[in-house]
Amino acid sequence: MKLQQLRYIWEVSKNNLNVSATAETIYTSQPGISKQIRILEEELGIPIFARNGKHLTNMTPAGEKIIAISGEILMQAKNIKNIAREYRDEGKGSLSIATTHTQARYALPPVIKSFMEDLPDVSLDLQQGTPVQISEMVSQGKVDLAIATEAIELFDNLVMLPCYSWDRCLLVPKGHPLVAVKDLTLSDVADHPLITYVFGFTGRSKLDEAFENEGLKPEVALTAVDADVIKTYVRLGLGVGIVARMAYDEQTDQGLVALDASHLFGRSVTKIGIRKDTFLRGYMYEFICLFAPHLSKELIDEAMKLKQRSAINELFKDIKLPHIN
Amino acid sequence: MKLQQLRYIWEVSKNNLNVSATAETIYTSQPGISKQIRILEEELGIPIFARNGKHLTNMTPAGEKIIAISGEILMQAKNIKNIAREYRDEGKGSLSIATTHTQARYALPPVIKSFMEDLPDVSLDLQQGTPVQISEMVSQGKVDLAIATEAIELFDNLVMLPCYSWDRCLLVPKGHPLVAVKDLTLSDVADHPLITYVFGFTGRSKLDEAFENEGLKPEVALTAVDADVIKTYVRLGLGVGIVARMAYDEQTDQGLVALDASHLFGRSVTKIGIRKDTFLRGYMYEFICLFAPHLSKELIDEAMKLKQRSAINELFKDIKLPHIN
DNA sequence: GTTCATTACGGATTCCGTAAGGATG
DNA sequence: CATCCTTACGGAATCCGTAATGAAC
Repeated sequence: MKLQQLRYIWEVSKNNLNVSATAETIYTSQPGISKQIRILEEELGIPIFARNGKHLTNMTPAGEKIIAISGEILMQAKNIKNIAREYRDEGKGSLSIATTHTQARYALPPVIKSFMEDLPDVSLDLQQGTPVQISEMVSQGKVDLAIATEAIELFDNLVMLPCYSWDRCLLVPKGHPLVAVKDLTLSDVADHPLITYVFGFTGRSKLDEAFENEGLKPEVALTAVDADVIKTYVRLGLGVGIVARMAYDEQTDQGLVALDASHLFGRSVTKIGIRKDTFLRGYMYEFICLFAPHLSKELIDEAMKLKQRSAINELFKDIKLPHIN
Repeated sequence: MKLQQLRYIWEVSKNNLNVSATAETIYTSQPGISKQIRILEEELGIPIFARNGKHLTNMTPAGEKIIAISGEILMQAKNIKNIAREYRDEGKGSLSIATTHTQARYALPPVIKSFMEDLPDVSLDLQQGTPVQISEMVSQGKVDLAIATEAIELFDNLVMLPCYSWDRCLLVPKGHPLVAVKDLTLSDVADHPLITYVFGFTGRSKLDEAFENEGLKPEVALTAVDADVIKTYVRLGLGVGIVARMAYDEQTDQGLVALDASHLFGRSVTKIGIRKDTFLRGYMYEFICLFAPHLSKELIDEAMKLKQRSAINELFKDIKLPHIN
């Protein structure tokens, strides 16, 4: 049994059981992969993949388990390399972060700026995607950290570190009737067409919840993944925008008015997601602490050690999160 | 990075950093190991072992971490093989158990008898040792299961499954003055020299505790690892034996009298210890269930999943253990 | 007929053993 | 000087690429 072989079956399973495609993505030859898989199956004495003639159609039950374990082994092998790198050239390395547009555009810039000043030898790699995509990336070990408000909890090999809470605001063009309304209620809002994040995005769930609780079914005119896009359509008068408060900037968004909506929708909490079995490089702790200062190395280590979601929640229950406005 | 290399550094670390000795135990050449270790260190860019001239004197800090992870990887590789074997030839295989003399001699025989009848194609391998040795063996993956009353809790990569509780009895030769004593107390016992298990053995801790709680310091005339040895010396009149009740058999121990001591010392609980990251073959579940019928496959799986000792204790707190007399 | 996996084969590399060399205590 | 690790070297095995073959859709 070779690490290569485990890597091959793992990669093939992540590529829809298509060996040719796998060969391309990992820059090797297709027969090479086929061969090694066969050798491994030979050695173990069982098929890992079910074949229909020459096509791989499925994983065998044993194969599924074996591939799952292979994933863990590969992660640990990666950790060994990371440990070596950590001791070899402390402070150098790379940090890949998957996050949503809102975080990348509004929450992260100051953090990344000071991180790059503090640790000029760490190269940063910012990936963007939907919360589910992001969580999947970190769950599969393709990136080091996920930063998102939604979906991290769906993957149970991830540790979830709460970072900060935030509120929503309504965005309307200047002179919009809602500007004059005092003591805004949800039903006031529901009278207008809405423009907001697509489902499964940046706290969208809290929003749906709030309307549903009051039995309101507002018309959602348009959804987008991106606060800047939402603003554009609000400016065109197509509806009332609902975005994170931090996405509004008085300077740059001069045609728009932001109306506080913190009392209408529950607070959302943005979290960092990390695979439980990751070895964290020194600068990763630094990044996390820059982003969420209450997350000390000790606290993070403790959370990483706890394997159960409930225990992690317990750990954080007494910690006061920063609130961003 | 090769699995071989990880195995080599792991084995060397388990052999007092002696490469030559390691080579012997794993049936390969010493230069081969040296070479591969060097290649690995080269690849990682850091030394794993600290050397004084040509001798390995220590692990580097990075090396320690890397070796620890290697151990996990090797275990998982083993699990892959076990999964394959499980699917290839269900019901065949081998089961290695490390246990103490008391278990092997008195508790296990009926279990092993019916196990061998049920699963004739599984070969059994019974190792014997002190509780600490036993726990270490299973902790290092040298055996599948440990069965012991003591020491399993010292290794935190082990899951501990409570199996049954038992009491002690006093063994005295026929006609011994203690036979006539009604309502035996600890201080009655402490008046005589004692013969019992060596420290760290089969519930010895409960015994020490009990005397200490009453401020008694009995003379321990002789300690042994083995109830049969203890009986022999009791027969010679050298003292009062304190052994597990199950070690006394009216038929075979005719020269001896067993006096119930369950009210003098707390009950002890014998447990099975398993490495948390073990893949359990089907017949292993069967064995465990034969030994401790309340341990169903589901219950075992749940316990194996829980990573924290406290959560496991919680799981078993409401389960009534069988009591053996 | 296109896509996809297997088989065949050859060159480069790697692995692992024996034998000799050099450091340590 | 006995123990122990490293270096040197050669044969065997492995790995991986290209090219050809054949099955599936």
